[in-house]
Amino acid sequence: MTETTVRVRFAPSPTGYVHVGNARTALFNWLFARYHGGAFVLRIEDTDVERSEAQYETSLIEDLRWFGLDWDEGSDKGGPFGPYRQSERKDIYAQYATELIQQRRAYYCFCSPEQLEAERQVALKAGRQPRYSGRCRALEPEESAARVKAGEPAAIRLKIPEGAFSWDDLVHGLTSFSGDVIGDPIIVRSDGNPAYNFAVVIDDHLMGITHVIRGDDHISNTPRQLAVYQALGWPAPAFAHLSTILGPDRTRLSKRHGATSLESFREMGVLPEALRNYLALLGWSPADGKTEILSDAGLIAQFSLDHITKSPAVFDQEKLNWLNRHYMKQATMARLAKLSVPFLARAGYIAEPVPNPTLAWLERVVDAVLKNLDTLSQLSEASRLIFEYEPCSPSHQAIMDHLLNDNGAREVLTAFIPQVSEPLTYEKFREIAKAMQKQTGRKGRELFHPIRVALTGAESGPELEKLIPIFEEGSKLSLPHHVKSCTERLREFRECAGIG
RNA sequence: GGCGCUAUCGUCUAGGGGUUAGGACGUGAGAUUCUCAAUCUCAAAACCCGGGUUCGAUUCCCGGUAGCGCUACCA
Repeated sequence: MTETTVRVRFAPSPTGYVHVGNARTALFNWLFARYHGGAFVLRIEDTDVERSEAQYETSLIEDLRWFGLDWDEGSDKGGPFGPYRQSERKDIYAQYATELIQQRRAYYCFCSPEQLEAERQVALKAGRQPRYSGRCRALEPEESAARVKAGEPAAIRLKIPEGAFSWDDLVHGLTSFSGDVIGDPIIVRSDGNPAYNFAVVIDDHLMGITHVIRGDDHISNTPRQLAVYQALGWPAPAFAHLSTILGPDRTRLSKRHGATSLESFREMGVLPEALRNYLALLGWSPADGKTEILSDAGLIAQFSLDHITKSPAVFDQEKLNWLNRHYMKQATMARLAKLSVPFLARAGYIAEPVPNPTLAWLERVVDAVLKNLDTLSQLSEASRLIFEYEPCSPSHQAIMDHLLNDNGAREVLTAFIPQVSEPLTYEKFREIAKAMQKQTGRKGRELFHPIRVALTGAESGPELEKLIPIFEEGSKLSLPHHVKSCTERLREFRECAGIG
């Protein structure tokens, strides 16, 4: 059996926003290509002049790179089947359109958009199928040619033949449409730009695409494209249509559902590998039906179109968070510290550029608070008690009252505070704590809780073992928001608590 | 309206003519820890409805319902 090399493509239009649904489509194409050792092509579908902007292509590519995908051919790196930007392929489309006109498989249409829209409305109102009447189909080709030559604006329509269009969808199985529900579609607009259903077929064919993996909103377009393949005498590729991603309200996931673009997930501090893993699981499952944590290598090794679900899936931020927590724990602290910079800078805690000693200290900060984070965007909140300590402020009144009403706690602190001197190490702290235990007879929670409150101003937080060195080292750094050392903290505490 | 696609715990899913319908997120309980979290253990939680086919349907077929998509000189 000779198997032609698999070639797939991701073909976004550059709108400056990569929706997770598209990201998943790209991911599935990429996984499929890598599994088969085939090629993954990035093609830019920018035939809609009104919606496309060149700068969007740059950010699109950046987003895709951030997401962790790479491609073998594309608008940015070229390849043997270029150009990979539809706006640069107009001559090619025009050539095939002319060919179809000559073969009488397509014809010029002089109907104005206004006229067509009016007819559409009439049909809709009458409860009829709003499809093109085929009026210009009956025109004599010579007459049409003359009118075009005379400068009359004309679109080009494909003649849809009688019969049904069907294909064996790799996800949905046999799918078929009756030809008579499709009006003759426009393949070239009157402004000379190709229509999507025409350009996509020519590009896929010329670029040797073997498998078209795309969103299921294209299912209804497929018969039209099949008609183009037929008219051109080309074999159609295999099609695989992926289900839609929905929001919690079960409508198509869109911007009003919150974060839905790759950029927004990056800004949220979601790790790309977490998003990849999550999106792979949305509509696809591994052969054992159980594994959830999958590396890229694991994903590639197992990826198969056989295990794709047909039904739409609701995007679940909670599960993404779970995966993100997992991957943050896997990540090196050095990487996380670097990623954390913009979040802490935004809170005013640190300033960019960050000197190396600060970066090293940030690794400890991230390490301390990591277990409390879903995403990096929660970092500033989680590390607030490191950067902000104001025991005398009104916001701490309740905590202080609660603490000071406890005589045992007062006893611990009265003994503890004088013992602390600069610099405090965790080892020294343990020694003091041990002595406190002997002296007061308090241990465990009763001993550590008051100390925690005095030192951090909060009743809960990361382990003191991690916080103490962070306070001490942080106090020596020159940060825009000074980090108070343990002794500084206790001095302030004493002032408003009257203890020690 | 027409055409198409879809339907298993709240969510993502596995499975498939006879199963205690499996896993994961989330939720609840317990264990552990100086607290929160993390971690571990346990628990609750599902086959849309109605017909058929069959000894037997959650699984196959048909219908209904619901959701979504397409019905453009958008992609």
